Amino acid sequence: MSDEKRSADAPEPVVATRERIARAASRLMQRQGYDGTGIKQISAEAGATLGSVYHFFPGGKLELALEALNRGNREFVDELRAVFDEEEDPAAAMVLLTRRLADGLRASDWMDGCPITTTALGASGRLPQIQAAASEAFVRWHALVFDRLTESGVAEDAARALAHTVISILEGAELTAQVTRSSAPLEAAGRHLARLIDGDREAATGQE
Amino acid sequence: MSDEKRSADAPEPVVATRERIARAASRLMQRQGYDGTGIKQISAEAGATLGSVYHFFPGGKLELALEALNRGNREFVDELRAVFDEEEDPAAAMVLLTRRLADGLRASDWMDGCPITTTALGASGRLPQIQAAASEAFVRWHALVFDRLTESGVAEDAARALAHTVISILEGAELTAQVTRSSAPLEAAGRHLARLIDGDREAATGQE
DNA sequence: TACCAGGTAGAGCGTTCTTTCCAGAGGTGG
DNA sequence: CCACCTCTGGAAAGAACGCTCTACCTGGTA
Repeated sequence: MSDEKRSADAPEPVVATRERIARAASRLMQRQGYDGTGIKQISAEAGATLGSVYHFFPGGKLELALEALNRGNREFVDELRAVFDEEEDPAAAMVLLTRRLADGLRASDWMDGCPITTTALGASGRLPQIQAAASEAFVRWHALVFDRLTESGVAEDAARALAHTVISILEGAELTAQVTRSSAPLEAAGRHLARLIDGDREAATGQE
Repeated sequence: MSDEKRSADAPEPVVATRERIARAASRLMQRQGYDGTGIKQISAEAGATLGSVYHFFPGGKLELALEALNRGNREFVDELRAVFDEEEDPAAAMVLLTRRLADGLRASDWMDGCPITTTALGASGRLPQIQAAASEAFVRWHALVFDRLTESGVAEDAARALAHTVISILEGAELTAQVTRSSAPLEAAGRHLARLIDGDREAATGQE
């Protein structure tokens, strides 16, 4: 709503302060979780001062975390949509996606896993709003996968269950890959996911 | 190395202090992660004093966390072995296991997920010893599943990849179930896991 | 010139954190 | 009866935490 004011004569902050703070919060919480990330650390990483942080996020740490979760949510939605756009076959899309996740993980030296999981796991037991935001993200991803599966011919009941497994296996494989510092889990996940999807598509077309 | 001293005449502490501290650390870190769990909280939960904690765990919080991870590791190894003992068919064993995980999760009001993941995720980036211990656990579980799969007729190459996916899907489904507070991901995981395993067993016996 | 709102700057409050330290309780062997 | 050792109890140090607060800068408007 206020992004177009520094039009030409004051381009100093290449990216606005609020945006820098939100990005730093997202990255830091993705890596260290809610409790492991301090607000001073966020402000330092963002190149902003404490005053700026509380100016833009008066809700404090909780608001920062919710913003980080929303960003992580959108981030993965975009990634999911991208592979579905590039590969019409959902099985092939999953193979592509797992390869991209593996590349991203390795590129960050196994630091950047799922942008939701780390923040959600440690705090969702104590902070219901964080649990709610994380749950919302998973439900959203599930719906996205479910839609794509039914579009490609999987029966609704099968697609609902299969979409759960798609999300579970992606989450689990990324987690396992990150902790063991190996891309093998993600590679296996891609192949097995493709097999499951192809199986349910054949079953649906076969019984029509 | 010094565990057999209280042989018979000093059974006063129904459960020894060191054991109570270790259990409290495990449970708390499983739920809240490394940074979310304080040593004072552990000592209070264990009914021990700070002095006792540092007496038994002079390595401080890190040593407590490593002990918690080792316990979590053994815990899941036992659970895995139990279902493999009860169900000869590995596919059936996975269905049984996912049901048990779902029951345990619901019974704890979605608090007690994987005893490794929460502790590992937030801290493995900063504390290499935690990353190593968590990685060791995952590798151990993979080996256990791999052995059972090859025993039941799956070819080695397929078993290696499939064992990765077994661990990934179990981790991911438990995580997703915990965050969304629904056992649906675990139920779907059990069925799909069984399908994948049966597929690889048929493939192996078919090509012999 | 005067004013004002949006944003920046950081000192400092009260609390909590991990860790260290030492004084004692309780049982055991000489 | 004393020396000894394991374990308990808790005070306190030193640092870090989330958050509040006031002062200041800056660009636009009247």
